[in-house]
Amino acid sequence: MKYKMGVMKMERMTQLDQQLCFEVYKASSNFTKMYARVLEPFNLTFTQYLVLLVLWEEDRLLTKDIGERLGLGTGTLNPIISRMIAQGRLNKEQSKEDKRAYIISLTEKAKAEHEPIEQAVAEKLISCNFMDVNAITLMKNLKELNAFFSGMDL
Amino acid sequence: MKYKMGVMKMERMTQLDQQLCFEVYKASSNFTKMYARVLEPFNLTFTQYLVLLVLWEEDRLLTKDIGERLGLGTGTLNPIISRMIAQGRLNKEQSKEDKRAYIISLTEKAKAEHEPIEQAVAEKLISCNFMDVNAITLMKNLKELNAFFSGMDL
DNA sequence: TTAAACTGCATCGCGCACGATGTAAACGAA
DNA sequence: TTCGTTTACATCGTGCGCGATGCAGTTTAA
Repeated sequence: MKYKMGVMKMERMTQLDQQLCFEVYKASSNFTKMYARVLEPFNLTFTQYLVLLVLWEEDRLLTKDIGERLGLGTGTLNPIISRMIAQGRLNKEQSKEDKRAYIISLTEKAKAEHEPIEQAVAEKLISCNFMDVNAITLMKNLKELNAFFSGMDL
Repeated sequence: MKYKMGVMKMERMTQLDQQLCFEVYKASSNFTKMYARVLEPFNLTFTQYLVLLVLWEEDRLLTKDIGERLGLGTGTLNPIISRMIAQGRLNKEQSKEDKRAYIISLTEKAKAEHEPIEQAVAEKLISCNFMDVNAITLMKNLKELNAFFSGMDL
């Protein structure tokens, strides 16, 4: 089901996109809030949790790599990493191959937190029947949307 | 298509929700960036644009009403409104019925901007073939998700 | 080889976004 | 009426999120 311009009136499209951008905006804020509550006992923000997700998947990444995977620039990521180092969750060492680059790695503390944190998140989702929403279809459509965005350089 | 706990393994669910929250996060950031570029010539941020959308729909609202419609608290909304007053886009007057409340209204400048701004947004969407994404289904699912969020008080 | 372009990171300033706290006004029950 | 509670805003501190700028290290091309 694709819509070509000319088939849909501009007015109708404008209304749709307004609603869509607003629903996405609210969904994101809702997710952030829900995760914030779950993560608060661990002294973690949502974005810090995203950094951990990336590193739990693959440890010892360059700052640049983390930024690419999360879609964050250095101006955002650097303060986050600094705080997480201060929390004793991350290590930072200069790369020998490229002295400009820094390797970010998990501390033992952060590795040990992996299971408890995932457990807490999962319990939260179960407790509020999160899967009553049609998560599969939603995610499929969101991926399509994000693929679209990544394909435009404007 | 609903999923009951027990049907889906916890591990699988945790993975799904991780991906989902991340896709929503990226979609929101992508929208914000796209709108930021379109709105920049008007000296408007995305959130300020959302405030205008609400007031174009219904002028002369209380701060509280705008906050409810956007899901924003006073700590977020107040600075935004202040900036928009400084920009000459909004007026603020004390309500006579309730001296605690303030009525926010559009200036003539902000009213006059309605058409040009919508035009700019629409042109952008057309120019990048935005409607190639399955926007209708996506929005339907997002509304379902947001309704779910609004129904839980945790 | 050396100058120019590029890359990875640090820093800054602005604008949200949110919870916490404070204040004045309105309201409700005793 | 009066006092406690609730409500509408204001203010503050923290943490993103982003573009812009600066710099050191790397790569490239002449």
